[in-house]
Amino acid sequence: MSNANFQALPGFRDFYPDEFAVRAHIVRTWREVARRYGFQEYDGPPLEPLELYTEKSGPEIVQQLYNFTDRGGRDVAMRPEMTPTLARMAAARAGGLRKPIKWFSIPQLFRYERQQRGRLREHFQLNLDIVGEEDPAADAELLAAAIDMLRAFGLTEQDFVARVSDRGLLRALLLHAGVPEDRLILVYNIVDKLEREGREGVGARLRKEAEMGDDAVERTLDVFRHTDFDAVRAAYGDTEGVAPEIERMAQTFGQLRAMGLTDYVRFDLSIVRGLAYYTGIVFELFDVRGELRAICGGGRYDNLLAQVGGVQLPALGFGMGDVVLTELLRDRGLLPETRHTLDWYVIPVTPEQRPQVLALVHRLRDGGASVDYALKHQGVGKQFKNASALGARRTVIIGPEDVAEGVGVVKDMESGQESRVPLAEIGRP
RNA sequence: GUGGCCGUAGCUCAACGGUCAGAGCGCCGGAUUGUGGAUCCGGAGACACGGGUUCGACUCCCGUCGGCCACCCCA
Repeated sequence: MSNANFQALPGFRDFYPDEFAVRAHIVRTWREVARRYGFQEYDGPPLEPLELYTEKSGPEIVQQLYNFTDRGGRDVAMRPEMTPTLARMAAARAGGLRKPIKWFSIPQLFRYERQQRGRLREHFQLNLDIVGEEDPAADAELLAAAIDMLRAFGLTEQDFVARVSDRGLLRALLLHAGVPEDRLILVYNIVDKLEREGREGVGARLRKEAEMGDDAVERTLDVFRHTDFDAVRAAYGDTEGVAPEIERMAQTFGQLRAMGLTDYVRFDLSIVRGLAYYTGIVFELFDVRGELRAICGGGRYDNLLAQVGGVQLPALGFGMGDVVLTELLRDRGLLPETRHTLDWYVIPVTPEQRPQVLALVHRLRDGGASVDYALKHQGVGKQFKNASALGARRTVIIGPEDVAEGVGVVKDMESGQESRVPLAEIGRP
């Protein structure tokens, strides 16, 4: 506080032990669910060639890159997302990897943007991807994994919902509505704002920015009038070009129903997502109260491996950041108590017993126990206070008489029970 | 990058244009040289930084930095 020059950079976090414990809990839970789903962990470089992002991800990401030119004259960027790295890695060894490839990673990602609640310049993000499977079963599997990630923290359908759309279906519907093919991306980005700007605002922008006629604008807005999948199916199920996309989504939803996850899923065509490379299903997980930013987002990107690595492999995945998730868990009281504990705390009565204390401490540690003791000599009362504060389950007191007899006084800190135990037997079952 | 609000100990808060800026929790020490959680006593610790107005600024003004919110955008 006295020296303002040495704060963490804006948007970057210090993790003090209590905060690190929260992060560790989140990462541990992510790994556990990934394991249940049979995914393997990988990682890549935190610094990548700038070009890996400039072409593939769209302007949204490129505007906010942490990038610079290195001493070798290379344009580089700290990774803002993991998917291009994954695409490169998977493509490079595509021939030798058993499909489907089910991988996950927990990279630290960076973005240069003004920080706000839930949005920093750095975060840890679970990335979970399936490469090499185009069947809608993979879509359902991925979405189920995203949902179960949150369920594993104790969140329920009362807390969050997955809003699901599909770029392929949306594309077919928009083409049918009269949107020119070369303006699809533009229209995606405009209708993405439906919730915020309303039908009027979006309609005006479609006319102005996408230069669409009144008729096409009306038909485009009509697409989003349907709020549930069955209604869309009823309206467009027989439309040429649209029907196969609807059939595909129906399969995905059917499988989610079989998994018992229907309550967590809501069809919502207005979910578009900014990234340019999505080609099929796209989804975002939101807190039900709508107080926070998206907790998780992902989708299918069947052309990215071809673009990045020259290998035509379908793929899909999602990202889930630690920042919004931590806020949500804190709001719902789902962060666990993070209390430090020790198996043993060993107490010399006078400095003369330190050799015996050190020998015992080290032997217990060798056996795998967590053990601590006072690094400088303190009164016994003081040492007990510390043992208590550090969460020691048991203490061993060693005084002059004890050394003479080769014993220590083992005390159970919870019950207060004490017993004299030969030093060589302390810690033995 | 633009705009608005905000900035007092590690944390949560208080005070005032005029003695030495207070409290609780936490931290350190002691009561306690063979026994913890409790209690009591003591201690360290802050006006974000810089400048201006004023006899006097934590208070008013400006700038910088930082935080929150909105825009932008979204992991």
